[in-house]
Amino acid sequence: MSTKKSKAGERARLLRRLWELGREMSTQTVFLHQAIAQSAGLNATDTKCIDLILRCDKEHVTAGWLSQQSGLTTGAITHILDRLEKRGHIERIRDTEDRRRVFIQARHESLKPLIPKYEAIGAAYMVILEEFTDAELGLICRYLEKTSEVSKSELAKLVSS
Amino acid sequence: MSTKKSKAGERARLLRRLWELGREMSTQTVFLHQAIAQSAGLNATDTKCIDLILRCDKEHVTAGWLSQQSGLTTGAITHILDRLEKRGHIERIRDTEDRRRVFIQARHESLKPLIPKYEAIGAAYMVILEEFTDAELGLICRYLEKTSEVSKSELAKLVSS
DNA sequence: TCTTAATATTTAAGTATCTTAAAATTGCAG
DNA sequence: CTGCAATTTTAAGATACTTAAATATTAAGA
Repeated sequence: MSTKKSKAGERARLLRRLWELGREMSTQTVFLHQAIAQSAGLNATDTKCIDLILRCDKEHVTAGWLSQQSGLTTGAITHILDRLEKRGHIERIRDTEDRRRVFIQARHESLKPLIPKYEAIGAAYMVILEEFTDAELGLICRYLEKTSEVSKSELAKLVSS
Repeated sequence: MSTKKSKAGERARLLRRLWELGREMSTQTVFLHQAIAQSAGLNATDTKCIDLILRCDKEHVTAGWLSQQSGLTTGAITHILDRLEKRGHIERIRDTEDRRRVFIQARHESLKPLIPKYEAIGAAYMVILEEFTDAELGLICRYLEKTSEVSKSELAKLVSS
């Protein structure tokens, strides 16, 4: 099935290459996103927390949820939210039903100036995709979805331990 | 060519989805690798500098080269190298030909204890690949190679500006 | 109802990490 | 051999994160 029409050695070579590429990608991602954030006057942690807030499909984001998702301590999250609130990027809203909790809301107007930076970088990645067929893009989607799942669960493991 | 056998709307949907996934992946990568590094008693920057040193195909890694590749200042690199040297992970070796320069060498024996942590995480990603054919893996390689190129050049742009 | 335990977030203090700017050392060109 | 350029380190200061304790609120049991 997965090895049809090819030698076992070829598959081993592919797997090694993908291991290498995964390593390379993670390193470049870490450094690149540090640099992007800095060029926007923030740091990687802050921008990625903003991303978590924006992409969250839940009704409301809480500080505790951010802590779990990011793997950072709740103390760190409080500082991050302080910084983001001071700049007007987010708002803290006390939950009226459970007054211990704080809901975080992104202030989209305040985040607008950051968008061009990310659009520019994102566009560079989109150019790559032009050379792939729809079927191939679908495959890449599938690969990334799986990868994302693994990342999520591996982080969850580390956080809980 | 790239749209054969499919509607334009389908392609647009795929591209949007890939945009979303790229965003998601970068965020998860940043947080996950921070957590992995911490679980190994280091930080993301240090571990990723180690990776740069290990993966470098050049004859010799220098502090300046690390600064360029990482987007960090030379001052930061000095501190990082201090930390890594203190733990025995690397060695500084003065270039005898140009005594301003310092070559960095990984001390593999000292890094060995870190390997299992990364192998465990890496193995989780490798499981994903089982369900793809060789041809599909080749495609994913191609995608990652291109993506890696873009990451590299985008970081280089930011560093130089 | 009162008390106690649990949950969610913040605060405080300490550590570490990074940046900027200047210094130290070495190389190179005129 | 003089002065400028290149490479790394140092020093000082700002930022960012962790741990542990504190605060505020909810929930549950007697």
